Amino acid sequence: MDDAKPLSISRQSLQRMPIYLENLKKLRAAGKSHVSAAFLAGELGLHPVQVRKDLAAVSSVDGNPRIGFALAGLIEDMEDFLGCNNANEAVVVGVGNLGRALLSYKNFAGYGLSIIAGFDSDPAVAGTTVHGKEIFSASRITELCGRFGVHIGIITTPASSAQEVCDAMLLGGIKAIWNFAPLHLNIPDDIIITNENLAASFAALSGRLRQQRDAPKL
Amino acid sequence: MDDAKPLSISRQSLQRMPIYLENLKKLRAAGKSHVSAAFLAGELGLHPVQVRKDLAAVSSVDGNPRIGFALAGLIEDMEDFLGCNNANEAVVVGVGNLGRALLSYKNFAGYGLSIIAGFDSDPAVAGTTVHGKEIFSASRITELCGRFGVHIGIITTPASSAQEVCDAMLLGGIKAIWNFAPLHLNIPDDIIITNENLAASFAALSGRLRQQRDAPKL
DNA sequence: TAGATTGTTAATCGATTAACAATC
DNA sequence: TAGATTGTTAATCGATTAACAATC
Repeated sequence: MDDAKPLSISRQSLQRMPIYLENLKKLRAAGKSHVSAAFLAGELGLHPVQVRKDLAAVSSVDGNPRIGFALAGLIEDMEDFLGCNNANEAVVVGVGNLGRALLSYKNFAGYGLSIIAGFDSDPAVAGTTVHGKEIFSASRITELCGRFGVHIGIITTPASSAQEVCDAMLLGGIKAIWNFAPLHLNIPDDIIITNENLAASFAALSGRLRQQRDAPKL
Repeated sequence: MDDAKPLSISRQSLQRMPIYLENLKKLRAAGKSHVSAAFLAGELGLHPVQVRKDLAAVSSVDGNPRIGFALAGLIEDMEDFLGCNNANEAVVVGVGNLGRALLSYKNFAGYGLSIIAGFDSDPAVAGTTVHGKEIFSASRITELCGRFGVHIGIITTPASSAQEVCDAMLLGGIKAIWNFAPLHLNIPDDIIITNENLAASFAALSGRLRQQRDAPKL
């Protein structure tokens, strides 16, 4: 009766978890054995109570008044929580600069994440390898997603072909999509999606800068 | 007295603006002259009232009951709002795959955004050009940011050098940072920052997938 | 006119923060 | 013990959604 965890965790919390994990590992590497929520909060510029709540949501043991959380256990719990030991695999469609960047990105491994293959419609690209991973023809998306048994698909194609790619992925059994193409994809309700519109992020940042500059004062 | 706009707009709204803009342009290209908030909402999977509020926040004229908003005016207002005509310039430090991807990204232009130069500490990279843009030695960040008069800096270096790069940028007059390095940067309060942790996003997506799968049912 | 669509005011929802008693 | 740190309950805050009167 003491493993009763909240059934679901807020999206924002989830987003923060990998960041905690990274920091926890860094502390462990520095030889620490315990960490307090307050310390972590200071390190990351977050609110202490927020950190405490987040940690409590994943930790299998209670924190220790006076000394905080045992690092080792906390790291293990968080890795379990994030499924770091589950070898979460994905494929990426669209092997342009961005697709290449993702295929070569080293930080994924630390979370048990890996992109196992790529697809591209350009016959000059299909058949090559990037960072040791094979690139297949885009016509084989459905077939190979099914065969590989992957459930996460990454879309880094131009907007014009993204919906088509997405449909092919879904047919192949993809359940979660990380979409970098700047458009709204039509998908069934039970498919999970994260949209990563780089131009929109950039524009929003520049908009905030303007807003601050134009503000009378603070 | 009819240009009284809310002084500030929510971060989330701001994030949506570029998406509206993109869609509005598409509608214009399709020959439409007016659009209703309800239609846009349907198109983008958002709540109609939310869209209405967002549009009202930037539109200089009221929407028209019965027919909606005039596309032309709305596009113009939104471009003004986002500063699309202001040629917002940025530099990127770290010309690896990701830096290259951003330097070559075509969608920025539509929002008046451009990355005008890159920096890299690798002497083999400094001195080259990417997508027609010069890459300079990382030792010249402070000097050239100042000389170019740019206010937005993009960090795509490894985490280990990101803080150093950030400091150099701030000295060079950078006011807003788009950070892709997976770490928490220490910056003064008046500097605007957007953190774009790719591994964290990926991990969070995979976490949501797990959570859905593990859920008893819905 | 009738009906679609608007803008606005109030209610809801969800996440963050504050307050505080409990504990090593 | 005293004090740092915890977990929990209540207050705040901000964004989204609902309700509805106003308008072309």
